[in-house]
Amino acid sequence: MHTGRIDPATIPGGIDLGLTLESGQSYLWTRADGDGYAGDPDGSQWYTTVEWRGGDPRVLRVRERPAGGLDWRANAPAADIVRERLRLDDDLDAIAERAPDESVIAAAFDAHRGLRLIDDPAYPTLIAFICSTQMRVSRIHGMVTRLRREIGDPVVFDGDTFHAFPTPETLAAAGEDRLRDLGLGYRAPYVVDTARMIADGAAHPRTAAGMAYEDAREWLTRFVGVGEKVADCVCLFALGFDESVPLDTWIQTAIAERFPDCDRDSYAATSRALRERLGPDAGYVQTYLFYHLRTAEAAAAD
DNA sequence: TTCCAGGAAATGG
DNA sequence: CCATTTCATGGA
Repeated sequence: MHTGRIDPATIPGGIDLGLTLESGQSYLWTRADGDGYAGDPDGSQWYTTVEWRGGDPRVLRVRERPAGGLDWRANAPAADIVRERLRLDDDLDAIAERAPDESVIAAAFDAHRGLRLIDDPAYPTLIAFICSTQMRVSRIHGMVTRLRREIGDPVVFDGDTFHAFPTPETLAAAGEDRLRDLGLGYRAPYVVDTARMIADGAAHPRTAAGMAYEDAREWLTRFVGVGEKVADCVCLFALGFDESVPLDTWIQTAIAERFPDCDRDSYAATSRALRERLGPDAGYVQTYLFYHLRTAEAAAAD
């Protein structure tokens, strides 16, 4: 067993763990102490599984300390993994300072202190966002959690049984009917076909990490069920393209109502215009905007 | 009941 | 090439 504590002084701008893990970027973490997804985060801890040197997956739990900072616990030395996946080196105050001087953007940063971008692994992120189309955040998390629990390999940790994200081979072998039974709907054949591409070695999403941003987004659309928007989510949340600005329904509405000058005749052109408008941390700004606009309180207060 | 959700693929022009 | 239609499904 490995444990560690991360001092708040080493997390510039701090972290709100519940906000970061339940804001709709990541679907690979689960609250360990309850069935609810968006419940009371006080004292909560989250777990995920991580690949470990080609062997069995390992389990990682992270908890936010009341005094700030994080505690983690894992069956692998995970200090670097925690820092990288939660992007603890990002300076949130500097990012907020560099953001455009727009009231809605300032309000978003001010209202959601400690919200960080995450850096998840490419393959599970790809599958999760194939599942995300025409779905609410809480239901996407439910679908991904169900995939893990029903067909993911069990991993015993600290006396409890967890489940790793199912491998490409397992998802491909599960078949369309099984995935429909698990609630994926019309996305089931997309997931099967994409998983098969990866299992067969035809392509792997992490290959896109070495490309120029717009080339990476285009390349990712070769996977079944992946259009430009889903590809952008993989770019932003798993491949380190901080300039990516996924144009979902909420951001499209924001463009129409607040940034009409960024509206173009194609996804690529609109994305490019909004990216330039949102500045060097466009992806971070987008993540704050998305969460801010999506919350009912924001809609009522604005 | 109807509408909607971090859209994409298939089809029609 | 661009515009329209179809595709599941639970919650409000």
